[in-house]
Amino acid sequence: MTTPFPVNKALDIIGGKWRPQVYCTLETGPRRFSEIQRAIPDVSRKVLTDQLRELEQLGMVRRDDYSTDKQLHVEYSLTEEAFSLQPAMKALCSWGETRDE
Amino acid sequence: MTTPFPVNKALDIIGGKWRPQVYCTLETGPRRFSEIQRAIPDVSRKVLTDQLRELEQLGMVRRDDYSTDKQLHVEYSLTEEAFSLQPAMKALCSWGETRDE
DNA sequence: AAAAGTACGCACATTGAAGTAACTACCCGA
DNA sequence: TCGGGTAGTTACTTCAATGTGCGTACTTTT
Repeated sequence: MTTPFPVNKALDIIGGKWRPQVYCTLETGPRRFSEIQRAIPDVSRKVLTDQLRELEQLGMVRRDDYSTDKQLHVEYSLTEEAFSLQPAMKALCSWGETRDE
Repeated sequence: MTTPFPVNKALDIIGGKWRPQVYCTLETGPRRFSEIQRAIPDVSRKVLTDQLRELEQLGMVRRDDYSTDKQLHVEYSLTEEAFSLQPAMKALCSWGETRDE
């Protein structure tokens, strides 16, 4: 895993099938589990849970539990560390937008 | 494959285990197959061939054959399209560099 | 003559990420 | 009580990416 390419440090974290979409969804503010799921079509509960847990481990996502004894309420949000990736993410987005087909 | 997230268009192309390393290797100029292999420790011949073919299909890499009847000589280089990704790649690299651990 | 370099192709095995389907447990409104 | 919402967990399976090991064909170097 120790490649001489620092780019991999970033892509190990935001790469993969679902993580960029999770990132983009949380970029605009905290979201509940079911909101994220609705925002990302076709992601299963299991995989979304897995990804959120992994991103939490990596210090990219924070999980806040506002549940009461009455009601479940969990919110996910990006950490400061994650927001520091925004320039790179924006660059990737704008490249993707200008690309045809 | 049609996600509402343009970031995926970029990551579908430069994501994956080896492509970012191929990109970084070719960023500094054309390289022969064996040079790329030496630059990327642990990549197998087959996988490197596969990745180069796929990147060629995607219009990111150009394959130039300078072989004579005497000598095999193939060079791989980035296309203009690929170089337009440089700002995004640089952003990812610098994020990776500043990140500890 | 033998070893090593260049640039592959092909068949097969392995692995890890992702998907499927079921279950828990509690709440709310009609 | 029935359907729907919240937020998951567990067990199992599938599949695409990756890796292994072989062969081709021709070259230069020792």
